[in-house]
Amino acid sequence: MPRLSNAKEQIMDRARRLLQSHGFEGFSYRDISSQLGIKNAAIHYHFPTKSDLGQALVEDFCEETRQQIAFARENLTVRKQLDAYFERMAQEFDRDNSLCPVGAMTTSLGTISDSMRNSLNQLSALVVDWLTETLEKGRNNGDVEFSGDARSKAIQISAAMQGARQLSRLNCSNQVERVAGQFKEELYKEPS
Amino acid sequence: MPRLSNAKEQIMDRARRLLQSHGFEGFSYRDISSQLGIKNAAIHYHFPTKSDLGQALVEDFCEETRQQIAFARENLTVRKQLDAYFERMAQEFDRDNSLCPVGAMTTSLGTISDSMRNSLNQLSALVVDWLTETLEKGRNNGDVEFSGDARSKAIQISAAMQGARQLSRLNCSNQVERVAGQFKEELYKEPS
DNA sequence: CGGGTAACTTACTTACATGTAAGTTAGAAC
DNA sequence: GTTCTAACTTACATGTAAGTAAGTTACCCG
Repeated sequence: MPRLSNAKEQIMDRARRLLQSHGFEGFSYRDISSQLGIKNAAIHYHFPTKSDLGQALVEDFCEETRQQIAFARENLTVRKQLDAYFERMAQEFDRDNSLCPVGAMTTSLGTISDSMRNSLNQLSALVVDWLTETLEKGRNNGDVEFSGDARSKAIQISAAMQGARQLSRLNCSNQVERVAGQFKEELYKEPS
Repeated sequence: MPRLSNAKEQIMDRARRLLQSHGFEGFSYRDISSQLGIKNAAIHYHFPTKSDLGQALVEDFCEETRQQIAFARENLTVRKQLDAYFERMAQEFDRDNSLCPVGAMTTSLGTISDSMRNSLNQLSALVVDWLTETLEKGRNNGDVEFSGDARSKAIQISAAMQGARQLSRLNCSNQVERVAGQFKEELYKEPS
């Protein structure tokens, strides 16, 4: 039995996929260990409790999102930032039919640890805050067009993306692109 | 021990609440039986397998939705129909922080029976079809305003409502009304 | 009032999930 | 080459879920 070179990473990678397709309570250490050819207890060595694993996963999502947002903010115009966001949502779904982390955890909100819930909240806020800021900026410089409060629009968009990924899994077709396309048509009505 | 007068209904009522707050795999027969003061096996008498219970629940949702749509179609103007839909989403959430059935089941799609999945699909299609038809009708008679394909708009709206209920549970505030308000502002821009 | 059936309870099986404790092995470090 | 430790495995404990079979009770019907 050759040992895994980077067990922790491999465990998190599997857990991540399982989380995004079956939810937090929808997978077990067994699912992970059997896929990696190791034993259950090996996972407990790296993540003593499932809550520890979940916490690590959500923090990972946060970090990744933070980096993507930081990059977008510094390097892209408003429209390119929004395009990249829509594109990422569609691609993530296309790759493996995955849910967004927040959507995948909503049914588990009652059972997860406070710290996990907190990180999830941060993750959601990260996206909404960035969207709000970007939409506002775009409206000011004429890049995008929409009515009402920028934060309301941001919440509307992020909720729709989350829901679209779920609906897409149900009827086996990528509605993410379709919903994104609808938003783009509305936001970009007047060519910049 | 006084027997329950209408056990089947009471079981379904409890199951429905549990489903919409914890997901299909997030509750057990034990949760229901303890709440009703009966034994686990009593539920198995009415619903031999959990799949039978789930099936009954989803079909119930379908029936209820069909009736609401039929009533709306026959008695309400386009704007009143949409208002009623938005209102219902917000109220359902306000009442008990519940998820919409489709949203509550997305993480279980891999494990539920084909017939359940099928009914869920029907439920989702019911709403989207009605929304599509209503939006199209409204655009033709000037009640509502939006750009692009009516079905895309319908999917966008229903996905956003589903997502909004989930986000609302996460950050403990009713974002459903907010998102609905944003849609209304956009759809009703020109007073009819 | 006696019997049959619907609606249960009791008691059990099987399977699986989380988690712990103690023992084992591979490899780096000296 | 021995030793120390990280990274495991083996074995077990506990809890809980789904489901079944057989027995029990309440009640309506003739």
